[in-house]
This record gives sequence, structure tokens and C-alpha cells, in this order.
Amino acid sequence: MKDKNDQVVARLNKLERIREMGLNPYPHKFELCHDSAALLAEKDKLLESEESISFAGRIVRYNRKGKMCFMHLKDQHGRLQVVAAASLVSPEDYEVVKILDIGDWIGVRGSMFTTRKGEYSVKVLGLEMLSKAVRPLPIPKEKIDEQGNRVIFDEFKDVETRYRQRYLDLVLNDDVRDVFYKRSRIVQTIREYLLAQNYLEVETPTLQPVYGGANARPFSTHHNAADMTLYLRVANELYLKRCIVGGLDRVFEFTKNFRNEGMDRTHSPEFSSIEFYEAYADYNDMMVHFENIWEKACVAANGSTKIEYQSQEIDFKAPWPRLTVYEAIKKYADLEVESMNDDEIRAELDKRNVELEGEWMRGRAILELFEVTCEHHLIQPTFIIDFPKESTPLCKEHRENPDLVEQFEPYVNGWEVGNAYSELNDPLRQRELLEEQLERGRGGEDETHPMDENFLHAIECGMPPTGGVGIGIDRMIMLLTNQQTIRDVQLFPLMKPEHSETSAAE
RNA sequence: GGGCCAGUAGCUCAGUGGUAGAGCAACGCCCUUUUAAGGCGUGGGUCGAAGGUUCAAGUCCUUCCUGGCUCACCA
Repeated sequence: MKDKNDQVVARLNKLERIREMGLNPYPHKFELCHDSAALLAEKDKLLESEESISFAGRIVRYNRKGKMCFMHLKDQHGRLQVVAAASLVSPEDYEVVKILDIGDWIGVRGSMFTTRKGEYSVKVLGLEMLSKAVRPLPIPKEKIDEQGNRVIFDEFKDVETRYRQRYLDLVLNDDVRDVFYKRSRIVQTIREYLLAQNYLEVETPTLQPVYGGANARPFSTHHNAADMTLYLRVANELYLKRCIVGGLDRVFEFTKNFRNEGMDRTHSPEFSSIEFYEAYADYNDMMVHFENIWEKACVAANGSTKIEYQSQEIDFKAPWPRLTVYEAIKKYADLEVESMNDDEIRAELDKRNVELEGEWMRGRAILELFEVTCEHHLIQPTFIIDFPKESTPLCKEHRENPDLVEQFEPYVNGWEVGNAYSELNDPLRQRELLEEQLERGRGGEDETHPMDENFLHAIECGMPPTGGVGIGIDRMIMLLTNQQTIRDVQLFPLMKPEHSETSAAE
């Protein structure tokens, strides 16, 4: 084993002693009748009846006072004290008690009682080693000082160590664990909402011969047997639309998407999203689903439609206000962008030091203007709707204004948290727009959509009117759990290998 | 990619050119109602890596590695 130190050696010696006692330090199973939550829920009854119970967990506190030992066992719901007294267990069991370490997993049998200091505890009558830990667990301790402040000693907080050894982060930091419990509840809420709306959950390819569905640079990889280049999906949009063509009228999919771009507080190379598509619906219908989902998810995680994100109160109560891109620019920059000519728009961008790459396009310039002047104002949930037609090649023209498309992007806390359209289902128009993307790619833009003949073929076979939505799950979790970086809502965020790991792999 | 900052014992940290330290954790002994339990004692270090300056480097210089914040890029 690597990195042996004195503490590891001490534990390995204890492991050997357990084996010498004829015990298996890594048994196959333990029958437990209660977890910590159940023991707490049935407290009165269990104290009254003194019936026998079994309970298991990881030792997170160990305080031996001679022939009596107080420990806290932690399971997934919380921690509970167990008290082992030499007078109540077999001599063999107490020999085991004496060489237990913080970090070990044990199972105990006994009954519930209350200590003299009033702590609800398990009175141990028998115990079993379930797994001997051979590395020490860092032990944060806390006390309340004279001023009543909570003081934490040895807090496990180094960010790099926390991410690299997330298992310890989860054991030692309850608030970290809570984020992932909430994450699960939020995802479950979304799934239940869509299932209740008669949606079908489907799965589409992660490895794709042609990537598409978003403006993004992909990761590429190689399939050896087929000798072909494959891309990790940047979005699942084009496959879900094929499902709609196939007559699956309402489909959704949770996916990991992969984008080969920068990493920062709100961007990770792999991130989770949900997309859902509904036949016969338009973007107005999808906005209703969207705000419903967020409101329900917020309540599921926080018990209320209101949250405080970094001391900013945000209320997800539906319905959310809707503002067109033009209205937003008018409101926040006081510019009547619709009646301005190209030179006037260019002047406004220059004033804000924004440069456009590639060929000049009025719609993209308006979009840039929106981003620099409006985004940071959009703190409370708001739907920004009716985007310039150049912003996406997959959306249907606006029914009243041919310069626009029926797209909405919801904003919260200044972040774009989703993207949705009345989906384009005119196959000839779709081909034109994808061909235009190819041209734009040749003109210098580096995140244009590639041509996807198979997708076009599907649309040519007839797609009904459809509304579609994509939601960035990670940013949603960040907001609803009050986390500042995307890495705090992903269990195992990407880290570069440590130096020693690299050399070991070679 | 640019700027700023950090890396010392298992954990949290001090050490500002002169013998590597503290608390907790570990090890040994004592202790039957503890709550950061306590008492006595002991051990534990490639100071992120490499090079340089110096009589002398954890400390100063250079390069590199890893990470954080931030700007740029990017949904």
C-alpha cells in the first residue's frame, strides 16, 4: 500500500490483531433493524420497551473512559451515540472495542437508553467489526466558546483535497452531503412532473458520429473496431426530435453533456441537463412547464418558493414575467434597437468594447448588446423571449415578425438557466439554416452547428409542431442549494491528475 | 491564456536567512456516564518539485507542478 505512515501502520497492526482473535474484519453482511433516523423516530417506544435493536455505522467519535466507551456512529441519516461497557459485553467484544478507530464501520446489538447527561444512546450488548479502516479519518471537532460562537477545530476544508477525496468531504461535512440529497430530490421532482404530464423517459446516444444541437466545441474520440471518429454529445436535442418524428409525442431525457471549453464557476466540461419535447405545443406552453418545474423543485429542496442566493432573495413563484429581447434592451439600456440602423448598433457595441467575430450580422449584434446590457440585471426569474433569427438555426420563425424566432431563455441571478423553442419543423428551411451555419463556420465562427443529413432526413419525414426545452441542471442545483461554484454541486468534478499519479500511471 | 494568492506532520495552522513547531489525531499507561472528556509519557517531516544565491534557505531568486480567486474565452 502507498503512503504508509505511523498511523496506517498502527491500524494495520490492529487489523492483524482482529484476525488473530479469529474475527473477520471484513464480513459479508450485517442484519440491521434500524437506521439512525428510525431509532430517533421511535425513541419513546424504544426507551419504554427496551426491546433489542441492531444498528450500524461509521465511528466518527471515540471516547474510551477505562472500561466504558462512548462512540458516535454515523449512517446516511445522521449520528447516534453507542455506549459499550466492559460489564455488559463479552471480554472478546471489549478487546475489539479497545482497538477501534475513528473511521471503522461497526454493527451493534443492544437496546436504547439515555445516559446520565441525557443523550439518547444504544446500550451495546454485542458488536461486530464491519470494516476496518486502515487510513485515519480527519476528525473535525467543534465547541461553543464563551461568546456562544461555534468554533470548529481541524475543519476539513481545503478545496483541492475536498474534491479529490470527496468521500471524506461527504463523511465530514454534512452541508456537502445535504447538497447531494437536495440534488436528488430536485431531479426526482422534475422526473415526477414530466411523468405526470404523460412524458416518456428515453435514452439517446452519448457517442455521436455527428454532434449538434448547441453552439459548442465537442470532445472527440475514436472507435477502434469501426475505425471512426465519434463525438461526445454537446446536446441531445436532435435525437429527441427524431423521437418526435417517430411519434413519441412527449419525451424527456436527463443527460450528461460534454463541451470542450473553458472551466469556471458556472462552466464544467461535463454537465447535466434535461431536455423535453412536446408535440403540438409551442414555446408559450413550454414556458408554463418550465416555471412549474422550477417552482416545484424549489419547494422540494427548500420547502418554499423563495430562496436566498448569496444573500439575494429570489422567488420562483410561477408565473414569471416575460420580456422580449427588444423590450429588455429598451428597459436596461434605454435603446430602441428595432428602429436603429446597423451603424448605430455598431456604435453602441463599440462604446461597450464588444467585438464581433466573423461576418457582421444585425441579429447577432443585437444579441451581444442584450448580453452586455441586460443579463446582469436579470436576478429574479424572467423569461427573455423572441430572439433575433440569427441566434439559432433550430428554432421556428416568429409568427408575427420574420426577423425573430420563437425562442425563450429563462434568466435567474443573471444566469441563463435554460433554452427553449417552438421547434423548427420546416425541412427546407432547416436545411437552409444548417447550410448557413457551415458558411458561418468557414467565416470564422468556431462554434457553429455541423451538417447532419440523418437529422434532416428525419425532419423531411415530417415532424409535428413541437415545443422543446433544455434546462441546465447544475446551475439549477447551484441556485436551489445556494452553492457558489458548479464543482460544489457535482460529486466528482474534473481535476488534473496530481504529479505522483501521473508518474504512477506510466 | 493573463493577473493575484496558496502549498510545512493524518487534519488545522504558526514559523519573516541561524538546531523544523503547536493543537487535535497516532502510540503506551491510568480512568464505568463522556460530549473538543481528562491526566502522565512517547513517536511522527522529501517544508509541492527542480535548480540557483549564501558560511547557512521552510524563509531570498528562477523555472515547473497542483489548486483557489479573477479577467479573457465560453452557455
